[in-house]
Amino acid sequence: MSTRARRSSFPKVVIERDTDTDESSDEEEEVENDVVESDDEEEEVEIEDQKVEDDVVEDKKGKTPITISLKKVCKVCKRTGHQAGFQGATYIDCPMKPCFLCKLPGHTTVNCPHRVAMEFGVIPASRKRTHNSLDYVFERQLRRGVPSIKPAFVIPDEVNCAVIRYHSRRVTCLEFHPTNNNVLLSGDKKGQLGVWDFGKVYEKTVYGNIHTCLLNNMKFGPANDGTVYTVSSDGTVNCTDLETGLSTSLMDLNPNGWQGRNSWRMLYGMEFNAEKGLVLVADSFGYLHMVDARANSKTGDSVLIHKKGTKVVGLHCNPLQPDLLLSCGNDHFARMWDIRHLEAESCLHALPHKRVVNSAYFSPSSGSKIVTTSIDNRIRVWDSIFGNLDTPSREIVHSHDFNRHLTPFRAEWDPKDPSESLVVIGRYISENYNGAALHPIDFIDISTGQLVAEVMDPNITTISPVNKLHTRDDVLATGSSRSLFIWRPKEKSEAVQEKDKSKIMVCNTKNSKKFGNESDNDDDDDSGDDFSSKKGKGLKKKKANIVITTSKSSKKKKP
DNA sequence: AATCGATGGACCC
DNA sequence: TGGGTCCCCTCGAT
Repeated sequence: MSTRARRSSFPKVVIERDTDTDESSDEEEEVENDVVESDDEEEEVEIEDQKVEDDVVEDKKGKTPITISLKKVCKVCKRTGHQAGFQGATYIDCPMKPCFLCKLPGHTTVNCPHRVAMEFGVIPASRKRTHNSLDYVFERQLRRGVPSIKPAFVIPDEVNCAVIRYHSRRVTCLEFHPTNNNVLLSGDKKGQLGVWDFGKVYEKTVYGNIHTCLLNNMKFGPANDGTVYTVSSDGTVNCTDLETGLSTSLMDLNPNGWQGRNSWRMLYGMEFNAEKGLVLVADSFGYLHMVDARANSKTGDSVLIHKKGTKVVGLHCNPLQPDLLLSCGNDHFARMWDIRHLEAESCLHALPHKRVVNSAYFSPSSGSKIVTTSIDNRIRVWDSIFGNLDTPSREIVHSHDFNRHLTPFRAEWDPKDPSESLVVIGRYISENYNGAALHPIDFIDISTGQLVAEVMDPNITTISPVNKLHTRDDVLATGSSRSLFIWRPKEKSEAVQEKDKSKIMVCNTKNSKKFGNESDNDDDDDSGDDFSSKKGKGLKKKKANIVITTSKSSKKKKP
């Protein structure tokens, strides 16, 4: 049967429109012998009437017309009467779903109490009931180190320099160089490793031959700051020389290559135990592996540290007692271990969460607190000294939902904060800032649950899930999509810029029309044009050291 | 400016 | 325990 013959056996199709549609109703009310596509954006067609059977050979007039409803349908719940999505730079939630921020039903993010004050409804810190003598000693030691007046937080709130579209895929992790203050390393979804000297802005390299897919984590070894250890979803642990880009493989969990997705092992969590010279790595099946950094080989047996078959995404050693290991993963737990007595089921503490745990970190100086980020949109604080590890001492509602296309969000400590209370994390949901939908980076005081600062830049329209604070300087590094940003506190930033004005560099790319050409004319202020703001326009101009690259030109492979 | 696709986890049975 | 299905603020390419 030809298409034409078949079509002619179709009954009349009636289009039923929403009342608020602008179109005059008469022109499209009835359409003969054809199914009409909706020409209105965001409309979905649903056939309301009876189904049509293909093989009915029919006489022309006897059929009831098919009614196609073009009523506007919510893209979230598929019901009519409301619509979810962006209206300009403001996102309108679907009222039928639980709040996208706190996950409770009955309201949306617009009037969620946590949107206004994040500390609303946080669980107050529970006091420890049981005390042994060791606790008192530890507490006395710690109390002395805790300053009585909390120093003011210094917030790097202004973009100082950036490399736009530096990586060819989204950024997955960041690490500052341990001794060279101005060097930032970045890993991406493709497995490439970026080395960027943001002090010189244009000094950048991307090594593309280290891993074949997601570079999930990296760490510097304490012995040599010229080499970095990386783990990847390709199942290998590599050690790379930053000067040459030459890398050696320390471990390969898939020596026989691809045998199907059920057997392919991926590496996510990694940590360096300096005392023992061990690289600790964790895979996607729940196992921990150890690599001797001196012998460059695997050591000991693999230990099941999380539910079998689930990803272990994070590992962290206690800063004061490096034998104390913290792990977290997809089995909804963060777990504490003593690596001297490591075997399955030997976990010292299991910290329960409602959903997957993206990260778990000991506090940077005393190691007595733990901050975890879980995809139930809560940051949890656990206190091993002043509270129990059975329940979190605080839960902070914060938007950092899971999205398969985003690198998982992780709350990261400020290593310079002596009070161990400042944490940085990117925000998923956007706010309408002067007509632009921006996703800020939040600084949270975990001792109060309060939002200390939200930093954003009209040029960064993408979500910034990867953030790292510098160990010595007041510098924040952000990985947002494929770009990197360096933030400094406002005053400082200006001073640096005056000095470094000549270092502003804009490369010619497909987008070059937007940026103009490179100019060494000082008063030609082309340095801060917006890059590609989709949801925002009319933004104020800013000054920054910015390098625009394309993915092709950024690849610099060395054998 | 619309559309597409890559692709992780939850939840269902 | 495993396969199928669904999915809410992505992002960049066409």
